This record gives sequence, structure tokens and C-alpha cells, in this order.
Amino acid sequence: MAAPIEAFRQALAQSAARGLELPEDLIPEIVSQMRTPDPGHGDLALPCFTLGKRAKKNPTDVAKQVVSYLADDPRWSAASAAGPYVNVRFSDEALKAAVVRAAREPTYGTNTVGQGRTTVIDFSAPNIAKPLAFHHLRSTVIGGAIARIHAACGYRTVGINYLGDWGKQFGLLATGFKRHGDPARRHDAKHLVEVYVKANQDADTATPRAIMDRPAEARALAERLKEAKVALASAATADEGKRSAKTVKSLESKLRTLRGVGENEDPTTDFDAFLSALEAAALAARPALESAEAYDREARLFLKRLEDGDEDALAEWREFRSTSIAEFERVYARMGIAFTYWEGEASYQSVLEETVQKVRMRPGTEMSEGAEIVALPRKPNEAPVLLKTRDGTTLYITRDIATAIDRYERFQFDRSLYVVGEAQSLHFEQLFRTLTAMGFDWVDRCQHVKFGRVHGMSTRRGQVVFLDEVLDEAVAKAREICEASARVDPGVLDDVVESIGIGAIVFGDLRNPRASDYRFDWAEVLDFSGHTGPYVQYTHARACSILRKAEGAPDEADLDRLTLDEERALILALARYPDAVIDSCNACEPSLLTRAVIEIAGAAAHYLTAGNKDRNKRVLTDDDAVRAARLQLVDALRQTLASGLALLGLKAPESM
RNA sequence: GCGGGCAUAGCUCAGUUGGAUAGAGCGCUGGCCUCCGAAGCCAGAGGCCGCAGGUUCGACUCCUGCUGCUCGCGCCA
Repeated sequence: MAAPIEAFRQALAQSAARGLELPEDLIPEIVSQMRTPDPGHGDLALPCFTLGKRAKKNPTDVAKQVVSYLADDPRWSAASAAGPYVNVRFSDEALKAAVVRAAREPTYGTNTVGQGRTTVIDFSAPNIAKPLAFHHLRSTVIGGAIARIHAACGYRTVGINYLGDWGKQFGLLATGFKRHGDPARRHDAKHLVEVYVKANQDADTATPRAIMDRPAEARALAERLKEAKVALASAATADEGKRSAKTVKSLESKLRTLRGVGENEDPTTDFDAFLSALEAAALAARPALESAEAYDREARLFLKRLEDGDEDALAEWREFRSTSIAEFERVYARMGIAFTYWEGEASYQSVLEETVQKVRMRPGTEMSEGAEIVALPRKPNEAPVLLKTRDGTTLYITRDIATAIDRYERFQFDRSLYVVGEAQSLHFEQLFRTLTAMGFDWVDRCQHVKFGRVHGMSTRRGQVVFLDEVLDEAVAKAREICEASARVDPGVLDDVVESIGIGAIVFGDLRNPRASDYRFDWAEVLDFSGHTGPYVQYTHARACSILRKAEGAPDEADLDRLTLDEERALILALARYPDAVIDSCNACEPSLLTRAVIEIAGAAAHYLTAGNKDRNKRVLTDDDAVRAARLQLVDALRQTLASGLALLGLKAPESM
């Protein structure tokens, strides 16, 4: 299915190139120059600055010339030069012919650019023993959308959920269960999470250790503070003084942050009292550290048993693992997420040693502070790539090297995408660099599809927020509104409110460029007005409602009867949809599609509301021929919104 | 300390890879339900695009410096 706008672009570029006697291979460049102008100017604009350079002519003259080449092409209903810009307007006939019929097909927006090619997408990736939490939302939702979009573009799409199903956290859960677990609730995933949280606290060595380090840290800071104060007193210039003052201030604030609970001494006024308070706390923390270390050892021991193939330990591991997975699947189902494969660290345990060997062969390894690192050139201050700890255990980069190689061997991918937060940029940089150094030429097909953070989600008393509960809250809000409007058949109400509530969350996450951070605000999330998921769903439901009244769109209609400005704007928005699918696929950027869908819904809302004021603009008007054409357009709208929402991971209820 | 990211309307954010008069949602002001769905539509007010330079036909966009916020930085993933 050729994308309508792209066809117009190609035609314009071709006319320009031919007319100016420029080589055909400049066409992609010309196309890339094109812009969607302010609607007052036209439907498509071509700035002629670089084109002028190519033809060695004045851009204003070039624009005039290009316009003259478009004169007898029925594709354009208007073409004009505005200074160095060419503005064209698509002829209504060409536009309608290219869009309305096509958009009524469920295949509208699909294409074949990925035909015969494979994309592997690694996304979501929760840890067994931990809950599917709010912070998994982005990877899950973005990854799911990217996977569906690739499939729509004809790629063979392999979605992999790479579980954190191995490692110390598992030992913590298993050993913690003996102390805190309720045997009757062994298969209750929520209970396992509670146990895990407690076990994690039991074995927390970092906190007591930090408390014990504080006195030394405080002394060092105090020393630096003293120096900074001297520097401040003897500062020769105003600039120097400003810098020193800043240093003093920052050191003082660092000192204050060392202050724990119950220590009210101000380090800047009475340092000795402060220090002795810290020392007392450090002393008191020793037993806590010892017990935490004991629990930690116990957990590591369990992991050792697992690695040695101890059958009892493995049986327990399998049991906990499947309990967790069942819970994950329940939540994924709510969000319409599916994976081709569920894999995990555990399945790569056996190849890790072999992987380390490969790295040792090429590019080689070095020992550093007892750990084995990859021999790679490094930027100053850059952390090395640790292959093995000083205890000889491997780290996650080792596993990622192994999985990357394995995935290439299994799927011969053309793209391998890792939908992981931006915070792990360094890790992926190093992973790809290591793979390159190992001699794999397919590394450039791998991409870290990074996304920004979500700020401001209250972590209720420091605990993680269950994704499930976030969804529930939005669904509850949707129920409230739906019950008030009483428009939905009670038999499907549960499904409908589920679609709307979850849709609001998913759509909200996909609305902005994935790399941007965003602020999570409950008031905003639960407000379904404005350009939200429910807004698009609502528009879809309106279209469905009209089609219901008319008992469907007729098979035949004369599209020339679509003459309203509102109709043209809607058709134009529909026309841009297939390009949005391709663009969002190429850039792995679902927000491009989200925006296109919002544009369509906006144009549709405008059109459908115009009928309130002016009866002649109603879809269900008296003139049969007009009514037939309009019904086809509304059907195209309905279909396109449904397809777009589906690609983004939203359901499209027929009433709400 | 080193490295990355961000700074645009009161708030939350877009800005099509350097193009025309910088947009949207929320909030605010005013209008529209004898109903093709008001979860909607229309109109309006609201901007030193953080600051200072530079690059060129042209800069919110690219470069340099500064300020502020944020994230990451060896044996966790």
C-alpha cells in the first residue's frame, strides 16, 4: 500500500528535478527538503534554497520555474511560488481517490518496507522475585508499540522478554522465604514480593556500611572545608572568591547530608559533637552489618547451590519462577502485550564461560584490581568493561554479549533493538564496542532504543509502585465517568472501562518522544479531557455511533460529494497516517504515530461537531449521495483510528 | 572530579534533523447540548525560546563559554 503523501512528494520532486534538468538521484534530497506548511499556504511546501544551489540559480527564480513545471499535472489543484518557496495544494480528486477507499481497509497503514527482514526487540525485562512495577511501564509500552509497528511494516518481528531470573536476588527470595514466608502462599506472587522486600532489608549491607564510613568521610570533608575557607579568606580576585564561596557552600551541604536521624548537631558549628554522634552511630551499626552479611552469605550460598545444579534448589527456583511469570502474564494481558519468547539469564549460564573465552581470544582481557576486564581503549576516567568480578563470577555485560551473539545466530536479524532506559547508555555503548572489537560486523544493526525517566511518581513509603495498581486507579476513574454517562451496555462495561483506563496510561506514555523525561501527575493522568487516549477512543466511538445509526457505510459512493473544508482536512489527516507508521518504525519512535492519530481525531472531532451548528454538514444528511460519501469517510476514520490505536496498544471500544 | 541530558506560554510538554507569522494540552476569560456522543467544539488572553558570543541567505534548532536542574560513572542489573 503506497503512502499517499509520499506519492505526492515523489511526484513533486520528480517534476522539479526533470524541469531543472537535475539528475534523478537528487530526488531523495529534494524530498527531504519538503515541509508541511501552514495550512494557509498549501498542503506541501518545497523551500528552494538548496535546490537553487544545485541548479546554480536564484532560489526565487527556481521556485517560479518549478511552479511552471507543475502547470498541467492534474495532481495539483494549485501551485504557487511565494518567494523562494513552492507551495502546492493536492487536487481534491487525487487526494480522495488515494485515501478514502484505501483507509477503509484494515490494511491501511501497513506496508512492505520490512519485507524479508527481521527485527528482534528486547523489552520489558522484569526481574523474577520482584513485582512488575511502575518503572517497567515505559520499556513495556514502548517496546510493545515498536514491535507492533515493525510487524505492520512487514518485518518478521521477534519480541523477547529477557527475565532477570538468576543471581543473588533469587537466593535472597529462597532463603528469605524460610524466615518470612507463609508456606500456604507459595504461589502467590504478591506474597513473594513481600518476602523479597523483607529479605532484601535483612541482607542490606550497604546501609550499615555507609553509616560506619561516615566518620572518616566527615573528617575528610572537614579537612577540605578548612582548606576551602582559607582559600576564600585569601582570594585575590572577586571571581576566585566566588568560586571558593561556592566550594565552601557545597562542602557544608555535603557534611550536613551525613547527618543521620537523631543527630541534630550542626557540623558547621560544632564539628566535634557532630563527629562523636557519627562515631556512636557507626559503632551501633556494626551488629547490623554483621547480621546483614550473614544473610547475604546465605543467599549467595543458595545461588552457589543453583549453579552447582542442586536439584532441590533448582526445583524451588522453577517454582518461584513460574509463579512470577504467571503474575507478569496477567498484567501484560491487560496491556495487550505479547512476547514471541520468554527467556532469561538462567538459560545463558552454560555459555558464559565460553563467551569469556571468546573475549579472551579477541580482543583480549586484562586483570585490574583483581577483576578481569576487556582490553579496550578507554576514554579518560571511563569505567572499564568488567567481564568477571574478583570472585570470578560473571556480570551482566557478559550475559549481554552472549545473548547478542546467540540472537544473531538464531535470527540473522536486520535490527536488534534494546528498549532500555537512558540511564544505561554507557552499558550499551560498551557492549557494542566490545562486540565490535570481537569482530562482529552486525553490531551496527544493534541499537539501544533509550527512553527518558518518569519523574514524580510517589513511591508510597519508599516501596515500589505496582504497575497493576496504577492501572487499577485509572480504570476506576474510567468506570466513574462511564457510569455517569450511562451510555455503555452493562454487559461490556468492565471491558470498556478497562480499555479506557489503561488506554489513558499507555497513550500518555507514548505521547512524547521516548527520549524525553516526563512528569507523572495523577491529576493529569486521571483527567481524560484534552488530547489523551480516551479522547481518541471517544472520537472512534462517535464514528461507530454514526455508522450504527446508518447501519454501516454503503459499498458505493461518489466521493466528489465530499466538498466541505472539514472533510478535506480530515482526509488530509488520514492521508498522513501511513507515512507516520513508516517514520515511527524507522526512528523507533511511537510518538510520531501518536501525534498522527491525535491529528486525525482532532480533525474528526472538528468535522463531526460542525454538524451541530449546521445541519447541512451532518453525516446523516437528507441527500442520499452526500450521505453515502460521508459515511464512507466516517468509516475510513473509524478504521484508521482503530488501526492506529491498536498499533499503540489501545483498544477501541465502539461505545463509551 | 569526569561524562551525558535538559532549560520554549502560569503548569506539563511539542517544534518534522537549519526554513515562512514558535505550537498543543491543562489552567484562565467568553460562547455552543429541542441531542448524527459536551470525555466534545469555537473564540480570546498569555512568549527576551535560560544568559552571552559565534557560524550563514536564514538559528528554538549547529558551535563555544556561562548559569541552573538532572542522570550516569569497577566487581548490582
